[in-house]
Amino acid sequence: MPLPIITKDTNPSELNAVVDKARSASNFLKAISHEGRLMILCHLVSGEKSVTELEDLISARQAAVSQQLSRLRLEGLVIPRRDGKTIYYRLADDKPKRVLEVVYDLFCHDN
Amino acid sequence: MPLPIITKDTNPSELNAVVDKARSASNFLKAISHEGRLMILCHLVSGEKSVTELEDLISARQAAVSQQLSRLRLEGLVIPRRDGKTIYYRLADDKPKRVLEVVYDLFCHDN
DNA sequence: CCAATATATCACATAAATTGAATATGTAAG
DNA sequence: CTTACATATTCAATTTATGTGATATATTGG
Repeated sequence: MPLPIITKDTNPSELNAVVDKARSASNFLKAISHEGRLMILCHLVSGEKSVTELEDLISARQAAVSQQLSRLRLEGLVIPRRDGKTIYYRLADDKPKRVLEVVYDLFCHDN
Repeated sequence: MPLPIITKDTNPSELNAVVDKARSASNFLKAISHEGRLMILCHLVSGEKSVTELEDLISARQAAVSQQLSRLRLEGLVIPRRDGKTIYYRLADDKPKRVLEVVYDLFCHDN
């Protein structure tokens, strides 16, 4: 059952902890709720991709993709790796994957 | 593994289907990524609540809570039930719950 | 060093989301 | 019908997010 139950006599520090967690979760969800960023993350589930590859995969311009990756990077969701001129991105941990699995199950199953 | 792999020779109708699903998922995630709405949904997991109860639970004003509920209602995430003067809201299905469970696990476990 | 390629950043314009105050609606009680 | 209470809606102001074009940085090859 998600999140502790909050009542009138939940003490302040406990309440702050809950609000902080809600804010973190909210930021994370905002980061992945953008259509382009969501697609990028989905593509990264199957392995790292270069920026150019992602541009093609989601049919968006270089600057847009770079900014979307920038946001995901700042949010700690992806990690860049340079190899020569190209930069490859991969998922930083399984947080996005865990959520994407559920979302995929809810929105993409059959039909 | 989330989402079908898209390549240069994915046919147009298949591609549209994927983009549509991504848009749905994106809208859903946007709806739940707002801090106030996230808290509301969390509280509804444990059962239906009146608007006034929610106002107290998340310490927000009447108009704000009502607007947040309105958004969730339009997005199909919650369902209102009138009983006299008060209106009780409950989760429309287990979509939000499914996602919240993962988010709770990722952001609220221990510490 | 110079040109070419890959990526990042910036500044701006626009669009979308959010808030707050005021007002409206629906319901029960008298 | 009138009042009080619970909730919803509206509108303007503000904030935040996003895409675009131009420009900057880093790397490789010649």
